[in-house]
Amino acid sequence: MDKLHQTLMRYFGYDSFKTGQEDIIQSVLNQKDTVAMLPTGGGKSICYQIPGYMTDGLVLIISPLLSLMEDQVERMKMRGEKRVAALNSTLSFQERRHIIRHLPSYKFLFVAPEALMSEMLLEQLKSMHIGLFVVDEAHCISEWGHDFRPEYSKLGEWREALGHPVALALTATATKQTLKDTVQTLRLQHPDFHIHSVNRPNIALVKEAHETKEAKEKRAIELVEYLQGPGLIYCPTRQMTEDMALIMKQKTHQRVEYYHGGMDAGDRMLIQQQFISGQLDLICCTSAFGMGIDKADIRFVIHMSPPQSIEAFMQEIGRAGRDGKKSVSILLYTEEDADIQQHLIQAEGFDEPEIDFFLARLTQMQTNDEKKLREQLMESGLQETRARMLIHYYRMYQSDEPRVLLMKLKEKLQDRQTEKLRKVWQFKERITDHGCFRQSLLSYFYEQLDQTESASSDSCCSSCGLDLSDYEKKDQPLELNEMKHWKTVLDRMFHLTKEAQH
DNA sequence: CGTATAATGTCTAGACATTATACGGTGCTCTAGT
Repeated sequence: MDKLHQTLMRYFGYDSFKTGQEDIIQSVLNQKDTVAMLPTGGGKSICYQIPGYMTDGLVLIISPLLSLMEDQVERMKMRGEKRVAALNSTLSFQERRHIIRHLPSYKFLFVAPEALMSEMLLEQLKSMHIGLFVVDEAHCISEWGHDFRPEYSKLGEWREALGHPVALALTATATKQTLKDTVQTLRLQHPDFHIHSVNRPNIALVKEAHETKEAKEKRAIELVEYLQGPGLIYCPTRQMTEDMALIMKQKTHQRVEYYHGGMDAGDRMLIQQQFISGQLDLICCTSAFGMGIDKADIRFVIHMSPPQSIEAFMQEIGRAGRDGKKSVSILLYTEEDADIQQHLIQAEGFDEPEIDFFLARLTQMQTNDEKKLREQLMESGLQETRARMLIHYYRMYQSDEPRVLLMKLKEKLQDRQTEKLRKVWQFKERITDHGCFRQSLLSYFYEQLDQTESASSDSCCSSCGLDLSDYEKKDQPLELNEMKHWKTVLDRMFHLTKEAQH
């Protein structure tokens, strides 16, 4: 047995790697910057943990969500790893200071990109040897980067400040453009790419056109009654998640809750846990639900309208069928759906007078302090996310002369909007197309459907002919459900669930 | 674009219709001090 497999066995108790893992680890061990795309549930965390054990230095993991970090830390601790911590705002000041002061005694450190703004942390990290710089869920770099979480676009700068440690970017869904963004933003040099298909043959793809919103709702109720659960319903707004959950509670016999970003953290955690442990059959949610949800047996995902991009859609349907069993994704849409998205995007853009106005505000201010700039703009009536985006580009071109600055700013904001609109349009195009839906989605990632590995036509997509009765609810006696629930609880207690770590 | 709330308008003065406006989704950060 080679050293790689010995490490795998010693720390994780597995005797073989999943597809792709070994090559990715090898690449990192060879000191190559690496970009890896593995399907959801493909075992991404092993790809940085094993190199961590086999090399010197701290493994710094940039993670987008607090819950994700905490989840990972907990799992690693349950496995027996003590030298791991997540540094974030859930800790008290003392706890944070303690971790920063004792950084050399840690092997794995999880942080959000925003945390690297802290001088104290950055200085301490600079004085250490960083063995590996990991960016988890790397598609966030381009998806959330400039306008939503601008710190994502500074990761490259920070990596350089830390002495250019080897980088590993991990994701499940990325287009060529996203990969390019990742390479650029992280300032990777001649990286190794390990790209695996985004296709999930066990998820059948259905799309249905309806005339009205009411018709979609009616259909959703039918589906929830008919289909084998558990399931998810993705809604475009927070309001709608609550409405749908109410309707479903009244009209179906399912245990239902809603979930969105506006709820407090405790409720969100509770519902997520109840769903994972099998005490809920259905969750009506916005796009806030999903990342880091490790539930293997989700059987269906219904979309009440198309999300803003094909990537987002793939991420969301990818939450179904992680156990490899037959699952189904159903997209309900009306003709107008894409138009709404389009208007939303246009509404968040800046028109010329707005740019002039806010730019004047920015240049008037004698400070370069990000916080103060943001406060000022928000006082002038700008939303936080828009203010941050504007400041980001403003600082990028600040050293140029005013006219050039204005020109570049306008150009950037325009590009950003055009790009978003293009994504909506590209999705719309594929929804109205009558060819194989699966092939059509894969073509967005420049993939060809491989006939040998693909699903047979009766479980491919609605365009290829699909029999929904394959996904019909199997009546299970209640006791069996209860037993299954308790088995899950016990397994979790003793950490026996395979999918937990692998 | 579509929906929810706020503001205005109406006619046996407090409820009710009409019109105007805002917003829609995703999340991190952090004080302070012996």
